[in-house]
Amino acid sequence: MTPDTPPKVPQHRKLYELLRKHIVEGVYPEGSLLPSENELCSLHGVTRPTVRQALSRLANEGYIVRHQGKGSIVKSLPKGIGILSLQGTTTGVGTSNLITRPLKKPYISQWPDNFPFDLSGLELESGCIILERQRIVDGEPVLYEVTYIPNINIPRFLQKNFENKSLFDVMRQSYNIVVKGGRQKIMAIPAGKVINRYLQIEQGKPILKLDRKLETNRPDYSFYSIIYCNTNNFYLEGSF
Amino acid sequence: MTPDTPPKVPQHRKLYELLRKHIVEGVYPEGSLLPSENELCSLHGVTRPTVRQALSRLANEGYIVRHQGKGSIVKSLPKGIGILSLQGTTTGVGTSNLITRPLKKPYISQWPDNFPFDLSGLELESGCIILERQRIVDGEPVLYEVTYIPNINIPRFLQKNFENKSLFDVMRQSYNIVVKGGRQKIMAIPAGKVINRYLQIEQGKPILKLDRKLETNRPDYSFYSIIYCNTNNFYLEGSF
DNA sequence: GAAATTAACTTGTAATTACATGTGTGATTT
DNA sequence: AAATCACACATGTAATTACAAGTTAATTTC
Repeated sequence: MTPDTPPKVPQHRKLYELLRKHIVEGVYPEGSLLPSENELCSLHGVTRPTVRQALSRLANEGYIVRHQGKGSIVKSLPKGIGILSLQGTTTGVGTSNLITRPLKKPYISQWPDNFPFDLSGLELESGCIILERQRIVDGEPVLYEVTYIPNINIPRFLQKNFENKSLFDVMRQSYNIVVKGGRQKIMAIPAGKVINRYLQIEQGKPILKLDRKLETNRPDYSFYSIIYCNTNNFYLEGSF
Repeated sequence: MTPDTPPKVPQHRKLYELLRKHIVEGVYPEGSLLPSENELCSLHGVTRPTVRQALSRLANEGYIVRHQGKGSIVKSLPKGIGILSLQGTTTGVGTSNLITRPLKKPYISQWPDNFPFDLSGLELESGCIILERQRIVDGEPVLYEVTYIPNINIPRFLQKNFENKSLFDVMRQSYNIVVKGGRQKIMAIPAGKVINRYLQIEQGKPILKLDRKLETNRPDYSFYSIIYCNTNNFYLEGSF
């Protein structure tokens, strides 16, 4: 059943999905022209407003640039979703040189005092699961990250295996939770005793601290993480 | 002459500008409902497709959330373009306490050496306009920002008045250039001589440095800015 | 009185028509 | 042969009409 439109997907959205897929797959290579609006109309049996709605979204998301009198030119930039990645200041550091190491097994705990974000009553009384992780680039510990996950409706979480999977992959695959956005507070602080245990850095040297709240598709459900980063030889990079 | 439409501003764009202005100025407070599409039609003498085009852009930029059957709810968060909102660590600091002060008049210059981003040939040979600004919260200089704008097709830019308008407002209103996204590199560095001239901070104390590239809706046109921030009493906050 | 239904909203989708405006090409003219 | 002009075609703007679908509140019914 459901030949091609199971519940009710609008035509402009189907066209958007199709064109987007074709762009990222290289059917329309970067720099090339998309078929004109009228061509897309007759190709897909829709009218110009519908085609324009699909093209508008593509243009908004940066996949194409539209030029009056010329056409729609493919741009094809991936647009990372704001998550910070790590890059070296001198040479490009591929992700292959970056390893993530759990410092201890995830454990259930109460929320720490002086938590940098406001917590709801439900979050507070449920407690949280704490993951402490370290990221190492070329043998140098660069990042120390503590992630707090509200212990709400995530059955068998502690049994999950995080060895080779990212936390986000586990959340998406096991619970269908994906990060939709978030807020972060960024500051530079001097390295203290706690931090220089994990990041081999002299006390008092500048350290980057990020307090992050990652909002998910589940209503009122967010991850939190506090990140300390040694930006002596590397810096944090993000796109938005 | 030019009764209300001097050169040729589309009606959907005028409506967008008006609604956006009303939202940021609080005419429609956060959480409230915008007038319905049909009300906006009769209020401004346009038809629904035109109104919907304006509302679409507002929704895309995060000013409103549209709900079928209910209406358009004002969200108001300026979607801090990656970062640039400043918050105190102790008490909430309203934007009224934050003043932006230009340190000198904008001037045309060559690109500096060791620029943290790759520049295209066109950008390099065109030079740039440099804006040096300082942001002060409660009398304390917190942020020193140098913005680089490629000197490409922005006529009469130096004649513009930046006193009370943000740079982004000028770019949007005068050239229809809006920031669509960008990339940033973040690091913590010790305060040096140059910085502590503008941010009253002891040498060697941690300073936040951001190298930002802000991509716009104009193809291959980006702003760049280098930001130094004293996060002793305040921190940078961003949403993504 | 409480539950179910209806009616009156809202935004979403979609086709149609018309003209404006920017871009490029090819035929005409010089 | 080169410059000019007209035409075809691209996207931009805008009004109009129609129906679908979600939301809310008043009305009806039990």
